[in-house]
Amino acid sequence: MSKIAALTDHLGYWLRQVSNHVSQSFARKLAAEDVTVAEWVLLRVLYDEPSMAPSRIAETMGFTRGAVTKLADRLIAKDLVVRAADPEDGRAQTLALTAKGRQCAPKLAALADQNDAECFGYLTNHDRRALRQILEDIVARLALDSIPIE
Amino acid sequence: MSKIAALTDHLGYWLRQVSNHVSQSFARKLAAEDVTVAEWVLLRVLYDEPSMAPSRIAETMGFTRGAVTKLADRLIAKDLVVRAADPEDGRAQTLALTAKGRQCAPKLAALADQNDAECFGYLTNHDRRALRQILEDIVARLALDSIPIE
DNA sequence: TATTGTTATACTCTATAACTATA
DNA sequence: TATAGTTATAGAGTATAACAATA
Repeated sequence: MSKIAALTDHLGYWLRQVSNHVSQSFARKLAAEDVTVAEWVLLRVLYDEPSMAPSRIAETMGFTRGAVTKLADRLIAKDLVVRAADPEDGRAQTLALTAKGRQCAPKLAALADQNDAECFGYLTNHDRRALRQILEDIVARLALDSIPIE
Repeated sequence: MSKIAALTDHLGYWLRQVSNHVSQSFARKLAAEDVTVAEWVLLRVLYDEPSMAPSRIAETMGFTRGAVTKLADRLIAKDLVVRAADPEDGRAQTLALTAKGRQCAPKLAALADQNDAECFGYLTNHDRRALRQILEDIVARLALDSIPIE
């Protein structure tokens, strides 16, 4: 006879609590600009490229191609993104920011800055660096795990 | 003219990456037992109490009452939870684990242990403790923020 | 045959609000 | 009037698979 683990015994639990709060706080800020968190990610990815294929975006963002299509449809409806045919490959499409999308990005980035400051600003520099380093290490490890064994 | 923040400049981004991966990994394990992450949380909360009112559960889990009702409906359909009327207050209901629910909980707790070990086991003890301490501090701070100013 | 992208479907989670019954 | 809980609705995110067009 033994006691079973409590919810609070798992790092995953604490991570979920904090991450959900931070993301929801960010989502509320973005909602004022009529943008969701996933839409912001796609806009930010496109901000660094003149144009990008949906399949490459899906790979970069860790989304499925279907999800990128749906996301792009919404952003196109808001005139933040344009879809164009690839002249070299009849199957391929490319996505790019519109002028409005490019103009909108800095405002959204400022909201992301503000949200991070509100959620983590009171931490010491030491704790912020430690948290970031551990999280980056975990992500790097995940990337390794997803590489097929040679 | 200035560059705007990258996705990777925000702690919220790294937190979301890791938390989503950990939760999805856990969800896949729970799916083998036909349980979702939110259902596990409710089951685990009920495991420590003979019975509990939906409103108290909602408060404890940070869910709305409507969400608890829907979650409870699913768990009742799976014969893991029972709903009963409160004899003292005609408006009130109580939720409790069934024998099957109580029997199921340790297996689910073991999956939670396993998932945490897989996701964080390779970290040093120092890093695991540091991560947990920082996350708990942030949650404590959130709890403070949600208390109305006197 | 394989690949690119879209479309369709479905389910979880989350949030809001209307509603019923009781206090 | 206020409270407890349910019900209805909706949108976001995620996943899978079927599909059309092209390679």
